[in-house]
Amino acid sequence: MSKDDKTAGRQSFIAEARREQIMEAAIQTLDEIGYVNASLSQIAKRAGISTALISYHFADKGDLMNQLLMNLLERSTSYILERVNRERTSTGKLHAFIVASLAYQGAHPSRYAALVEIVFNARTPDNVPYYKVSDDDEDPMMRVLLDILREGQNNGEFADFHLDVMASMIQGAIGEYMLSSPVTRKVSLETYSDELVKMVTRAIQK
Amino acid sequence: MSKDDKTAGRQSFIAEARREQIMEAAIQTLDEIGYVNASLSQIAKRAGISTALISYHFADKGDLMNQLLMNLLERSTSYILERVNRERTSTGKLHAFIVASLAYQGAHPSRYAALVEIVFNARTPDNVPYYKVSDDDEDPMMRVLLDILREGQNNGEFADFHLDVMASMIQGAIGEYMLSSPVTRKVSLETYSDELVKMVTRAIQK
DNA sequence: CAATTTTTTGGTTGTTTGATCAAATCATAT
DNA sequence: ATATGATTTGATCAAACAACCAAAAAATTG
Repeated sequence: MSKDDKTAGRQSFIAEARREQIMEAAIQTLDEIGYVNASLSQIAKRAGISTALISYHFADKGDLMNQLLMNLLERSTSYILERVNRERTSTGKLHAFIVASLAYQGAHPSRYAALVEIVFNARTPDNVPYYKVSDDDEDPMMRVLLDILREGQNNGEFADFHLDVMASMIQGAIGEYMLSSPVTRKVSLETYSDELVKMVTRAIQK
Repeated sequence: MSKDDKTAGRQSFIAEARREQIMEAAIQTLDEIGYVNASLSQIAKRAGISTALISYHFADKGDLMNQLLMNLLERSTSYILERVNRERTSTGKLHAFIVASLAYQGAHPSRYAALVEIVFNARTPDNVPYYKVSDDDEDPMMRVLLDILREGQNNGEFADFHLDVMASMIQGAIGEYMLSSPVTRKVSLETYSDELVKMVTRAIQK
């Protein structure tokens, strides 16, 4: 109501809606034809708007991809974190992490496809690919996982394995499922999720 | 000596040399500026030749990338398979598989970077990304790994875990190391290799 | 309802792309 | 040395690209 409300959210209502529509169309485009072919006109076509409108709402193509990447990371991170934080034991948290990660990816395959396309294609101005950049800050999932594992070792729930290697193995196993279609075809998400939890449970046991 | 020898190898000597030079330049280009920016002129520049010469030796850009991908897969596969086949026990083969995979990747980071760039960007004519295509035929590493694990279970060396999930976990852990720079920075290849072998040894134990 | 700001479009810009061509060079064999 | 075929180049092509702009349209304000 107050005068400030107009610009309080830093964005007008309609501008924010348009930005989200464009990002949604970008997800669809990346999923369908990949980063290389995902031109502004292809995204605009899927959104039913002109290409210039994308340029109006985003500085350039890289800006659009960056914002979309952040958006995708935030949504998946908050979903997973919410489930993890419901648990009290380290074992419970670890199980929740694995199950939630796989469940979210499985529920939104096109979002995951878009995420992969961006991470493996976008580069910093000095040509460093995103998948090589990640500070701990940029890869919040790995940080969460490491915290769970460390906590479990400190409170005596877990055995004395190598933290980083165990974390990579778990993250790798999660990522591998969505990326590799032979596995996806052979094993259902539920089976994979259950079996991975079993396996990890065994691996962390004292 | 015979008349046939000229064309017996399917390729003239000089043509084969040129093709390898172009593929080597393509590796360097993919590593430096990524698939998106790897135009024919960028590859030609690094090879010190004209772009038309690439078109002369390869049908089109996709052909070049396909042949390079096969070349990269063959080289890494034969290296790893050779080490695996030296071993007689399933445990020995599994260890050799892990150590050789990491060692080869670590010894040829630019080749691995090029492989990743192609796999995550190249698409079939009907826009299916390569990393989703792979039949068992197209992913020989996964087939080898599964065979080792199955054999180990059949001859009683390994416990009774889920084959596909265990294989994904191992493959994921191997792939994760080269892809994630935080881990690469924190843990040396030797340490990672040793710890992963330990961890997997524990996971497959009866 | 008139003035003003935000939003949207169509059209234009200059660049870069992959591919093709005829012509030039090179190697080889006769 | 010359004829033949393989190799290489520079020039050129249309197509696609991201970015830009002036003007139209829509929404918001006074």
